[in-house]
Amino acid sequence: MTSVHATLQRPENTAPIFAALGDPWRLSIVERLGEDGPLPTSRLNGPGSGVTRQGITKHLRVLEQAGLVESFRVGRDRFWRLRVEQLVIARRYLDQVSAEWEDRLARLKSLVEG
Amino acid sequence: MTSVHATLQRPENTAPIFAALGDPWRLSIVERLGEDGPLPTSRLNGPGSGVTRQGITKHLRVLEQAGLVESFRVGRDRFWRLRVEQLVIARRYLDQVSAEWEDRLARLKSLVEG
DNA sequence: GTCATGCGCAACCTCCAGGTTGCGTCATTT
DNA sequence: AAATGACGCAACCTGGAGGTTGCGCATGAC
Repeated sequence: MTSVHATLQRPENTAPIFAALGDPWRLSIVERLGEDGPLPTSRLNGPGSGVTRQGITKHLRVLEQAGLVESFRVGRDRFWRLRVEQLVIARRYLDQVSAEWEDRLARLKSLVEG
Repeated sequence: MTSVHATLQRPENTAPIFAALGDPWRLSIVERLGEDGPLPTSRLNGPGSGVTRQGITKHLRVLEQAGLVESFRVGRDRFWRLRVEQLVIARRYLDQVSAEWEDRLARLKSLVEG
């Protein structure tokens, strides 16, 4: 058991994160939160976004459920902040799957080439 | 425009990849394909999986649509192989969002600390 | 005090993702 | 040539995701 392959998360735990990232709007929310730091719900919706405030709120809840964002209230605003830890977990998962496959490819190749 | 932030993909293009990874079964398929190389549909389903062959097939189509797997036929078997390139795109995207946020955090901090 | 803003909650609607069954086809085995 | 195994295609069913509207409640602005 090498250190590289040791801590591969189980799909059941990781899938929800990807699922949450799997919607264009949610992903763009994550992106905006990454660029412009904590933002209130109102500034994440705005006209031209094409979705209602409640629509955005629902998406935010999904992201929150997946642990990708967290919120705090200031006055009548609810601010949303990115939780990078979860992003890192997802990233690491992809890293490991890629690594396994690269390893396997190398092994297969050396098997063929003798 | 630094090299780190230059090539952030648009959410509309990246979201489908995450969406495809967002189902536990599909994710476990990706995982298995990473470990055990190209596999025929039949070996991806098997009893105890709890899903029909057609169920698996549908999932494979979704993954294929997202560019995450590709297939080739050998006799009556259809083999499926992982396409790491797409995994890398997803990984890179997460990298960049994380990086932006870390940057922003640092900037905010230095702003506060003067 | 009054008005406007930003949210939270709940009901509702619609559509498609995820799963199934059934049947036909082609390749393999014996 | 008969039987079996792996697929592809199509129809079908169902729950929940994604979106809306409507209303009530604080908080902040004037």
